[in-house]
Amino acid sequence: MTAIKETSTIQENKQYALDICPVTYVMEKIGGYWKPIILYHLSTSDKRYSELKRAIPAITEKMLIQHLKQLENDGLVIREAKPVVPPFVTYSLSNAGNGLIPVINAMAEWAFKEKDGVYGG
Amino acid sequence: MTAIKETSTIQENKQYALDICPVTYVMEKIGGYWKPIILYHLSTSDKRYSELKRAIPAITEKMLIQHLKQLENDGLVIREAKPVVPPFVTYSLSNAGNGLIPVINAMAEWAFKEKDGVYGG
DNA sequence: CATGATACATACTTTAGGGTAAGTACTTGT
DNA sequence: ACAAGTACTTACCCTAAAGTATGTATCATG
Repeated sequence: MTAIKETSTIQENKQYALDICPVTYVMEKIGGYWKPIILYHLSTSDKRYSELKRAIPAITEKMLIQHLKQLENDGLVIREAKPVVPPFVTYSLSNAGNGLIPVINAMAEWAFKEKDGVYGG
Repeated sequence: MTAIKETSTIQENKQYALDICPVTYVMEKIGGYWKPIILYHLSTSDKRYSELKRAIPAITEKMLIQHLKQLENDGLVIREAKPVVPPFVTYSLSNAGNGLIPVINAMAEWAFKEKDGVYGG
């Protein structure tokens, strides 16, 4: 069932791919360039918005806030704002977000091995 | 050192980010939508070009071959062509590619848990 | 009264990734 | 002679993602 449409774009096939490939399911949530990087920085410790900004200098504010919102909507990070001024907003990993730490760690481990030429550099 | 340029794009900051964040390093190689999916299918068994095509119906031939080439250039997959006709080309994971299996598996595991509501669905 | 710090929002433009469609070369089958 | 299967290649187009550049609100400080 779940036939493929003739006019097939990534968007339209997402539902299909989701059923058949778990990795695709993950890519829907943390795919793209910045999200895993943000999650990595949150995995070491909760961080304020400005701390994340400083931790990832290459990211623009638009990208940062945009992805934080998406991660929040997807239930991976939790946003907590203290009603003070100047604002004090903290981002942390949710339960589901913590579940991704093994993925992030596996990535980091691979990166270090690759750099060290373990795989034949 | 390694100061950030004023005109900062992802491209220009890749070198910088690579030094500071291992996850970024991984994303350079397997970032994007299709690559992890391709690696996932190759992790279960070596496959011919046409087998991959059938395994990932949503992907176009252009994307498939393009990402396979990049993965080959990045030393993650190995292409073996038998000089017969019709062509017989097999793709398999390299040493470094096999090193990514824990990442892929961690992703798959998370996806199943998330679907099962383990994290509070 | 202007500046800085906080955490955003929003309009506009550019670019890169992805999609469509067609073609190539060689052989087997009808 | 023509279609089908193999593994691609190439040219063109379109859209979604990313970048640029502003603006907002509030208070503290000089």
